[in-house]
Amino acid sequence: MGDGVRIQAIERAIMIMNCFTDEEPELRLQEICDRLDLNKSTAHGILNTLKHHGLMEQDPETQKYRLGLNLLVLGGKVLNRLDIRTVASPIIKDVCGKTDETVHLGILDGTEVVYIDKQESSQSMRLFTAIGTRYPAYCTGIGKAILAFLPIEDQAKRIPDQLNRFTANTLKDKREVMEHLKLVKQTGYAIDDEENMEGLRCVGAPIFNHTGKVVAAVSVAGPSIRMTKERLPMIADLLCESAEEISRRLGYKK
Amino acid sequence: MGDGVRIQAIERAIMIMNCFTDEEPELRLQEICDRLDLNKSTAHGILNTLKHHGLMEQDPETQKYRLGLNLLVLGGKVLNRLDIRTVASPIIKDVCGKTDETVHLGILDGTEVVYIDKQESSQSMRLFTAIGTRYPAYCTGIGKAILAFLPIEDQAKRIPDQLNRFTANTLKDKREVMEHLKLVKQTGYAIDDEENMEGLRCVGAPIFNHTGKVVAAVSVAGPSIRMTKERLPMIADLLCESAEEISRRLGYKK
DNA sequence: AACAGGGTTCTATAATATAGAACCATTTTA
DNA sequence: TAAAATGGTTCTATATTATAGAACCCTGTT
Repeated sequence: MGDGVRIQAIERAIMIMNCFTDEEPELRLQEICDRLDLNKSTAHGILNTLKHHGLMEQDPETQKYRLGLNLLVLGGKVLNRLDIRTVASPIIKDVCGKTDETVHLGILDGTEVVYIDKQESSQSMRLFTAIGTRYPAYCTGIGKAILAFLPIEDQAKRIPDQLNRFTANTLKDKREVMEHLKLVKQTGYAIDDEENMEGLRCVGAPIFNHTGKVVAAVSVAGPSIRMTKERLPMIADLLCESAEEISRRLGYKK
Repeated sequence: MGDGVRIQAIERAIMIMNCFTDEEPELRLQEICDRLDLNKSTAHGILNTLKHHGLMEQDPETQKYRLGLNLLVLGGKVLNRLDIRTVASPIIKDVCGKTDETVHLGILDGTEVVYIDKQESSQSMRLFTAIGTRYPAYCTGIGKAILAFLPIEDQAKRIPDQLNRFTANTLKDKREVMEHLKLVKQTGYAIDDEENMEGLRCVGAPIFNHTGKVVAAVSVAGPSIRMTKERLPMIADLLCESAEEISRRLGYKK
């Protein structure tokens, strides 16, 4: 299996675009032909094609060519695919559609998790949150999913020494949390079993970037009467697949 | 004279790249073929070519395609060509080489002009400035070159009601300055005839952006003994040409 | 006026992009 | 489990088109 077929005309277009630099943002047809040893007529056709699609511009006065603004548009799309929110948004919608529960995307800020995106359940009884809403990381599924995959030194810093007990289920102290996070790391996802709020259950799964670091998590949250112990595994599976897909798109490689 | 020749293969490559959006940053070969009504084999060759040059990436696990990082590089080149400092830098060097006087690039900030780039004369007696140096706009060639091309309402705001007299040549009051700016606008460049500093003369010429607004100016400054009345016209001509070239590269159209 | 430089248009054909088919791998379906 | 479907990759003959050479047009210089 060699390098595969390459279309000469397209390669030539790319090589022409690569002739332009910060030092030489504008070039003449003849200059391009000299550099690439291209026939003038051939190069002209290529430049005209690029020009037609906004990937090249030609100054009407000087007739010099320069790279076109549509390259900014294409470059911006590359940038946006690297932005986690953009990457996760369609996936969050998909998970919400399949579970009909509220799906969040969250990141860690200090000892708290912050929701940076969400897709809400269509059911009347559901968790009310706003983007920007914060909760302590240690008692939420989404927060724990991030904490579990942090380096140990970082973990300790992100869990307060004194925990607030929000419910009877809230984990008791820092030591218990850190033991629990070991389990989460093994399972690959975290469950908030009414630890943050009575009557609410949540599953959270971690998202990794291209360097292998955990950078966010995605979660499904809903009333305990709907988020039953029987239903949780299915949701957890779906969520893990979805988190993996987001991670993959961020350049994560196992 | 129609639209000129367009190379089909290259058009197809561009159309493939344009299939990718923020909502759908990744696509399958089959999806691309369906959208563009392309033969699978043809599209494969095109994608492989783009891939080889970094304009496309393919995820080894899922085999989905996505836009490649080299589009960021090309987009960055477009951005940089729109950045005034980058654009002006080689031209400033060129002017300095031809005049062997200190050349500045300056922008307006409030009522002051700020130097944002420079190229210094090689002669031992020369104007000492640093990037970031500020002077009142109304008594410098570079400042006046900008003021003169501002809308009238803006002009008034950029000239203090009370002027400092730096030298015997400093213009006397706001009214005199605004009259003088009318002349500058007609001439197309401004001269500081020892108004800011005794023994120093300076010529300034305006730079316009793609919207037609004056955004900066470029200047040649030197000791009066070298910047003689006889020499000024030559310097002014060179400077105006250079300012026009910078403007043109910023997308300015007369 | 002639020439040079530089972009644009035109056209015949050499070259190659293309499409169809086969192949390979993985996933889905019965 | 086997067969079918899906989806990417490779191969090849040829239809199509990208290509190169030449002519044309415009501007600037000698």
